[in-house]
Amino acid sequence: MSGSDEESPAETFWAVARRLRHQTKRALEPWEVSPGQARALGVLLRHGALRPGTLAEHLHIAPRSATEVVDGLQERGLVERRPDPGDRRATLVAPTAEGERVGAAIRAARATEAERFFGALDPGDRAELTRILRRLRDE
Amino acid sequence: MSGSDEESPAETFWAVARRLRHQTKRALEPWEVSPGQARALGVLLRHGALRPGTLAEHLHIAPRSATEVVDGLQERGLVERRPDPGDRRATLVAPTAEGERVGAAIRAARATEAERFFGALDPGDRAELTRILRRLRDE
DNA sequence: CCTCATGATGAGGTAACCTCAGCATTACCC
DNA sequence: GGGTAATGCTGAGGTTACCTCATCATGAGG
Repeated sequence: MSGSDEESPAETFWAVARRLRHQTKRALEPWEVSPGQARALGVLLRHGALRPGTLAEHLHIAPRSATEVVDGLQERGLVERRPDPGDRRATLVAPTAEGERVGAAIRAARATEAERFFGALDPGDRAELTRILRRLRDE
Repeated sequence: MSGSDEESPAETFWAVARRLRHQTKRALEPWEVSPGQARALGVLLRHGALRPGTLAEHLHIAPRSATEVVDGLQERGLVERRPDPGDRRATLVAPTAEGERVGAAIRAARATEAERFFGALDPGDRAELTRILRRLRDE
């Protein structure tokens, strides 16, 4: 039983998404961070300290939801909140040393997993895929 | 502000997924069915009446969750439950006439939307994409 | 027939989002 | 420079789409 309900290109796309999502989740398990938290940590590592609201923009979620993601990361000691020196209403969220360490490890693990996942393709197909996906994204 | 946090092919993939998901959701709005319900209805149209448990397998969700999806569809009058003649423990879930009608309309709308979405690609790229995605899916 | 497996579902939980209201602070305008 | 509006964060509470576990009816095998 089970198997391959397929019809449109979209169906195939979603089947791949499913596989990729599960693999990513598994890759994250050693650190006990959710995919959303990992994404947020990645943004913080790339941009440095950010306000929750700005972080929300980067993650395409509501500002209130960023508060929750930050709560989770803070509980695990991966980020800290400190007052924004330029605006006393605001808070800056910055990775801790541990956050930097874990974030880097996660980035490496994700790269490895993505390599494994997309490694099923020969380099030509892989470049094709990236090119075509970029076009769909930027359409 | 805002914009394009990109790094790996996976990131690009997810950005496309995001766009496609939103578009699909919008395409479904006229019928007030959730994406999950639409998927279930599609399976039922393709396979005919199924037990909730079997439906769950097709959708890759827990059997208990299929019950809920069926509840939702039944409330909207799109499917009905009837006893399985071969096993009195079991229930068969079948599309109603309305379900058939709506399911067909949804399928058509999705095809149109997918056409619009993937139509940004020329036919060659499109075939390439399908071929490569199939490979990733079946890996 | 007695035990164990199976099918559906009630009860209750979780994760990741959301909106809305409230509080503090800042910015604007006359 | 004082009143009003906008901004930034977060508490409260809701939604959605899943999940597990327990229960109850039925079925199947010894």
